[in-house]
Amino acid sequence: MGDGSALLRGLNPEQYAAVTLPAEAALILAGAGSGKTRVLTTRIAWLLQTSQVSIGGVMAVTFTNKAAKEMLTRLSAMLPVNVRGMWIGTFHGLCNRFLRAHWKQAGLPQSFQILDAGDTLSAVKRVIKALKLDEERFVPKQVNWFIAGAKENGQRPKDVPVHDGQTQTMVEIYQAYEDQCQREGVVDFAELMLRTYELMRDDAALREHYRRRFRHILVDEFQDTNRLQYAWLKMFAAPDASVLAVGDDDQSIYAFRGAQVGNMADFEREFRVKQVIKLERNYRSFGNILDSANHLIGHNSRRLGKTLRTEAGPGEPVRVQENASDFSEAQWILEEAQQLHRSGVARKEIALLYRSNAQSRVIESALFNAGIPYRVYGGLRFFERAEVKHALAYLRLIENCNDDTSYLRVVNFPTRGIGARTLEQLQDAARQTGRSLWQSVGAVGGKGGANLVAFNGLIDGMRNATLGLTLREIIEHMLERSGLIDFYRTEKEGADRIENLEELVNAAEAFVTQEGFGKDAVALPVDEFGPGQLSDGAAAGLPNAVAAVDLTPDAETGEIMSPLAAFLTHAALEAGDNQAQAGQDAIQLMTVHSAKGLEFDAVFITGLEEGLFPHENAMSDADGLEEERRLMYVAITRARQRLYLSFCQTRMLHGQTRYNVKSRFFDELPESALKWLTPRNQGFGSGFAREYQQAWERGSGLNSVVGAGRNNGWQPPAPPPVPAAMVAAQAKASGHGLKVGQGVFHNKFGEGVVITLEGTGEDARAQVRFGRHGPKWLALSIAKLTLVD
DNA sequence: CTGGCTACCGTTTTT
DNA sequence: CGGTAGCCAG
Repeated sequence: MGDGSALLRGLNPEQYAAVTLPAEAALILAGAGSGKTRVLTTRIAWLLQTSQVSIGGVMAVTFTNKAAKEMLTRLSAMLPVNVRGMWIGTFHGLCNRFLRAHWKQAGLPQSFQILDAGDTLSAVKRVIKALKLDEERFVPKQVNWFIAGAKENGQRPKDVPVHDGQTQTMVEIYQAYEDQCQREGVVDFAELMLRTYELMRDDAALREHYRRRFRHILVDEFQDTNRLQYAWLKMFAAPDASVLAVGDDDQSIYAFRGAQVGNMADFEREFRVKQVIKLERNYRSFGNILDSANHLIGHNSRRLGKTLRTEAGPGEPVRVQENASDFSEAQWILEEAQQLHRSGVARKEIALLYRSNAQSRVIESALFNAGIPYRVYGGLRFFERAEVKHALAYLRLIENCNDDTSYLRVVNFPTRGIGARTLEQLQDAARQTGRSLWQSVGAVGGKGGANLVAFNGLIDGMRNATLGLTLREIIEHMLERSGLIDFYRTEKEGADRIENLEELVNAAEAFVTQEGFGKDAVALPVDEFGPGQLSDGAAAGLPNAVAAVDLTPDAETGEIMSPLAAFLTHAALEAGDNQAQAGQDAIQLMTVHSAKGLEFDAVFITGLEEGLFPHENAMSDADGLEEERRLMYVAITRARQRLYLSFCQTRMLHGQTRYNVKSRFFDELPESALKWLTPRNQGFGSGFAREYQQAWERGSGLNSVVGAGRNNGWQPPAPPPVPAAMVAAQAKASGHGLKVGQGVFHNKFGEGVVITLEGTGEDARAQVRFGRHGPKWLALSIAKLTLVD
C-alpha cells in the first residue's frame, strides 16, 4: 500500500520513533502539548498504510467521546479509511460494542439499556427502599460509590470481604441491586466494563479470538486507567501483544475516582516494555510558562521524570496578581480580559480556570453585569435535562417495558391519577413476585389499578403505532401521545423545554444520518481478519463519517439493533454538550479538571489560595497534595502565550468571609519567570482590613482600594458590606492588639491570618489560618505571635 | 397533587 | 450564601 513516508513528514525524532515502533509493547510518556494525539493517529495510519495491520486488527481506546471523535476525524483526514469498521472508541463504548455482539454469552437481553449516573442513583435508592433500610445509615450516594468501587476492583457481591455488619448490609444491597438490574435488563457504566472483562476472562475461545484479532492496541491517557480497565486491557492483549500505552503521570488528576497511576509502572513491567519514549518537546507554550510548569512539578516525588522544553523562546512573563477580595479579583479579571480582547485576542481564546465550581459565581456575575459574553462548562448536559430524560424514559419503555426506572419516572408524568399509594402497592406486588412493575399492574385494584392498566395500554399503543416508522416519527408520535408536549405548552417555563424536546428530534435525526441508518445502510461484517485492505468507506457515501455508537451485529445472527435501541444507547453513552451558544465568541469558564486537554492563548488561574488550591480536603496526605500540584501543572500548561495567576486576601465561601493566605504553589514557581502586577506583601489581611474599613467609611467601596486606576468606565453595582466578622473584630480587639484579618507570624507555623478571636486577658485565644499547617487555635498568653503588616 | 417551607450541605467527574 | 431534597399543609 505504500511505505507511509508521507505520513511521517514533520515528526520530531521522538515522535517519529513512537510512530514507527516495532510491533511490541511500548510506553509513551507524552508531556502536555507534545503532539500526543498526532502520534496516536499517525501510528494507526502508518500501520495501516504499510499493511502491517488491517482495519479490523486495530483497537484504540480513549476515555472521552471527544477524544475518540478527534482520533477518528484526524485519521480519516489522513487516509481514505472506513473508520466505522475500526474499534476506536471509549472504554465504555467498546464494551457496549462487545456486549451487543455477545449479549447471549454475557447473560444480557439483546436490547439491554445503559443507566447513566442519575439512573444508577435512583436504581440504588429503589433497592434501599425495597430492602426497607434506613437511608440515613445507607446513604444512596455512598452505597452507589461502594458498588461502583467493588465493580472497579472486579468484585461481585460474593467477592467483597466483609468485616462488619455495615459492610454485610452493603453487600446485600449490592446483590439486590444486581438482581434488580438483571431483571430490568439494564447495566450501569461499571457493569459494561466488568461484564466484558468477565466474559473475556471466562471464555477462552472468545478471548483467543479477540487476542488474535487485535494485533495493535493503543491506549490514550493511560495514567487515568483504573484497576478494572487495566485488567480489561490484559484480557484483550496477549502478553506479547503490540500495546502502545500513551500517558503522562504528571497529568494524573483522577486518582480520586479510582485512577491508578501505578498502572503505568505495572504496564512497563508486566508487558516487558523495551522502549519508553518521552515526548518532551512542547509545541504549545512559551518558555516562561513551561519553566513555571517544570519547576512546580519538580516538587513532586514518585515521578517517572520528564521536562518540557520549547524552541519558542521565553515569551511573556507569568503575571501574578494579588486581590483584596474575590469580588475585586473578578473585576480585575474582567478588565484584563477586556484589554486582551481589545488588543486582538479572541474571547474564546481566553480561559478563566478555577479549582471548584463555586468560584465561578462571582466571576460570572461580574461578566454578566459588564455584558461580556462568556460560556461556563460543566452544567447540565443535554441528555440529562429533566424533560429530555422524561422523553427518553417513554422511548425506553417502548423498547423494553420491564425497565422499572423508566416506568417510575413517567408513569405519572404528566399526571394521570397514579399516586404514591398506588405505586407503593405496585412495587410491593412486583417485589413479592420478582416481576417488573409493568408485569404487576394486575395486582393493584381500584381506580389506581385501572389507571396503571391504562398507562400500560398507552405504551403498548405507542409501540404498535410506531412499528415501521422512522426514528424521527417514533419520537414525534411519543411526544404527542405521552402528553409531554401538551404538558409543557401550558407550563410557564415550558417554552425552553419544548425547544429541547424538538432538539431531541433533531439529535435523533442527526444520529440516524451519521450512523447510516438510511435505506442504504448495510450491517457491518462482524469481524475482519483479511489482510490490510483499506476500506471503501469514502466511496460508500460515508465521507469522514464519524461514528459515536456503532451498529455491531449479534455475533451469531448478525442482527443489529433497532434505530431506537441504538439511539437510546447513544444517549446514555454520550450525554451531549453541556452548554449551547457554542458558536459565539465567548470567554471560557471552567474548572481546572475540565480544562485538561484544552489550550488557550491566555489563561487565568484564579483563587490560588491555601485551602482552595491546593484544596483543604486534599491536603491530609502527601498523595492528595501531589495530585493538587499535578492539577496546577495541568492548569499552567493550558496557556499558549499569556498566563495569569491570581489570589485573594478574602473570599466569600459558604456565606462566610474567609481570610486566605496565598497558595504554597507560588513558592514553587521560578521567581525569574514571574512578574508581580501588585506590590508583594509580606503579610495579608490586616492592611487590607484597615483600608477596606476606611474606604467603606468614605463610601467609596472596595474597588477604590484595590482597583485604583484600572477602572475602564466600569461602575460597581453597590459597595459590598463590610464582612461581619471584621466588624465584630473591631469590638473584640483588646489587650493583645489582634484583630480578625490581622497577619501574624509564628515561629513554628509560619505566616498566618487571624480568623477568630475569643476570650480576654489570660484566656484570650485566637484561631489562626496558617499556610501549610491549616487553621490552629492558639492561647495568646503562650503563643508568640509577631504582627506582620 | 402542588407549592411552599425547612433542613442540610458545600472539591474535582467521564462514561 | 444559594441550591436542592424531602416533607407537610392546603
